[in-house]
Amino acid sequence: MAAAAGVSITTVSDALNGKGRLPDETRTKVREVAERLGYRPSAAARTLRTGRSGLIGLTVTTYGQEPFTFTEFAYFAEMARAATSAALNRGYALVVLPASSRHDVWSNVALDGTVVIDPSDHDPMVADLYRQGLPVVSDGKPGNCPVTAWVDNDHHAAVLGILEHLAQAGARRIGLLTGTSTDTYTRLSTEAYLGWCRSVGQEPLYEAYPAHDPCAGAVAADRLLARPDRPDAVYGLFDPNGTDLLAAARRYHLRVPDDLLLVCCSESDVYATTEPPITTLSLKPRRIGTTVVNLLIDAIEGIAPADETAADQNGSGQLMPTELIVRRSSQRRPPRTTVAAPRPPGEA
Amino acid sequence: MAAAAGVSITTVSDALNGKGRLPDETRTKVREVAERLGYRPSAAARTLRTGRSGLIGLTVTTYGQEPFTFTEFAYFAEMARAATSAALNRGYALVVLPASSRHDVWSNVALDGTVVIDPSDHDPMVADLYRQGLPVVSDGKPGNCPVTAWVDNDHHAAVLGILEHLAQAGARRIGLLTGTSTDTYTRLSTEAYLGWCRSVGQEPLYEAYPAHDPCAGAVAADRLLARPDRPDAVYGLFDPNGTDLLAAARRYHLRVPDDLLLVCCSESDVYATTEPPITTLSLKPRRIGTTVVNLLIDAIEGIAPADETAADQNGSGQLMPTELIVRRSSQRRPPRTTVAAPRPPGEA
DNA sequence: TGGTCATGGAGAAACGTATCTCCGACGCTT
DNA sequence: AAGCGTCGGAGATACGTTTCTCCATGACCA
Repeated sequence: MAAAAGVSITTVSDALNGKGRLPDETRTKVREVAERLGYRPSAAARTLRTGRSGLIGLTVTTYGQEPFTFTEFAYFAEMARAATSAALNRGYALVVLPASSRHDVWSNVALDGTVVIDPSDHDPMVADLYRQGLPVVSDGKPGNCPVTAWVDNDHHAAVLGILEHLAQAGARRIGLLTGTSTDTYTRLSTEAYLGWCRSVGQEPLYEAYPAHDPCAGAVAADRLLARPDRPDAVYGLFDPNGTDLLAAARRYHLRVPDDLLLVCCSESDVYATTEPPITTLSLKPRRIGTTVVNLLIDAIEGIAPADETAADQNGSGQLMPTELIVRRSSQRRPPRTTVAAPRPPGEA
Repeated sequence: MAAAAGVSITTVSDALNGKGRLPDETRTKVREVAERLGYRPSAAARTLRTGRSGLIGLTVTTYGQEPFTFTEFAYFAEMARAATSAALNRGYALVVLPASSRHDVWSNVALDGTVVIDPSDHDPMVADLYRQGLPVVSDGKPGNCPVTAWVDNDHHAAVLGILEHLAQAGARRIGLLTGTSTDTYTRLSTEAYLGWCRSVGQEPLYEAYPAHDPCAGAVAADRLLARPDRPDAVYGLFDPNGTDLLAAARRYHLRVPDDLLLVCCSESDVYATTEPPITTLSLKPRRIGTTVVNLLIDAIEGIAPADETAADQNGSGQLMPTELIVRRSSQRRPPRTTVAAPRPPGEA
């Protein structure tokens, strides 16, 4: 390439990168030759030289061989899409990597930083990454592992909001469908529920199950409604809980919302068309994905976070709001449906 | 690292990669020191030296700033997930890149090959990649651009199958909701429909709209049912067509399936719970994603495809079956629903 | 005793870029 | 005429691997 243009390697590099002191004449000539030859600078060499690959990792704890979990598929898909976009907007590309099997693929990819979704307490992978000096930003407040920064929903406020909403709709005994794992989401949500129960003097009514097992969810939903002290309203922490609870309610001849109020946390729009439509809590994964990636890239590029003078032990955190999408399943007085009244079929 | 272990660089490389002739003793010693130091070989340097990055790109033509289209979101999400898994299973990582803006991110990433979803005719990006000697495998039979290999559904057979299915359910005038773009999927499907119309002597009844515009779809669905020669069955090529057609049918007081049979192509499971549930054609994106990635990696690693001696102009192609998920919307005699008959509520 | 061979490991080149240093040439000032 | 500043660009080095070549050491055999 340098030879073809009749100049030195230095000149080529300077011309293409807009550096050095070169007359525009030389610059354009070099670029023209490069174009003609279809020359592309080697990304690998640049990475080796500069120490920057322009690649960031996205990883999530998994419970199988799939690179992401099923229970949160809609959440993850939206979040990953937003993260990919945000990265591209700033000139980075995003690689999805499995949290397990650290040594296979991870060593083969040069990463400038990593986004970790839902790290577990004392996550060994996060610690490992952090030890290597790589910026790590987590989606979900980290339990006990050091991260550069983190973003999370305000789960406490979200759960309290839902419980208030259900109470106002007439619920007297609100139940919870929760998980057995120790991630932040499950933990904070459950704690908020228990705290609320204490404050209003209701005895807790909940069932916990391993969230990664789709069948266990259906069983737990059934168990919750089969209790002698059956709740008259239920909040389900995981996406499939809505349909599971609806099916269980049908088995016990509970009308929703008349006999049972229902809310679940989900990003899926199927709940807009179920019978009845189910109120859902959206964690706004798009905003989370965008924020997380931007924080990560700020850290990579050495832009100090402006909001805090000194990061605390777990880096600086940021709480994002959630959104409650109220539908019929959580309203005792359903709003008049907008479906048109049946009229006689008109021909053509 | 080499100094810390008291051996040469060569020995370190050999020990870690399992090459060269070294006694197990030396090997384990080097590995132990590496472990203690937290040493990781530089992926950038390895890539530079070997010419392999272990990275493959996944790109899809977009109609906005988002890295993937909305109309096919469920398809894309599933396909991308399968592709990511398949890549990881073979030690590769997958990077999602936008089809537009060739020069920003693309130059910064060292790719071993690329998967292209739905390349357009004479796709300049595909041609560019191919010119650089990078293997390119496309999802969707390429129109006129050179690719290493391609995978596609048998759209012809799929459409014919649906039309037969509808005809057997009693349809006399089958309409089509199609797109205006020139991608293979739209083109082949429409051609199959027109051919079928000719063969059975039905006049074609279709509306075409720009598939990337979600509103245009609803309008086109309405237009199709507003025609004087209104069809008594419709097949919609794109995911949102099902709900759009259902809404339009409601406006014209057409009962589904009694007055109007409905089928659409979709990967979304919302159509299992609509009223009535809608028959869908699944393109089996998971299998496509897996196959595409495996073909690409075969090409990267120089594994010749076994099925064909010499690749034709557009590389070797492979047709994958689709799956018709029959639901109430396309059956005049609906099967008895499997919902359990109501039983009296049993207490606890 | 000299030659051959296997073993264990070191040396050095090359991958392609970015960047620091330096050099020649030219114009200008004193 | 000598010195100085600027412009345009070349040289050289380092980034950290992989891999090819080659060397030293013994052991074994004729």
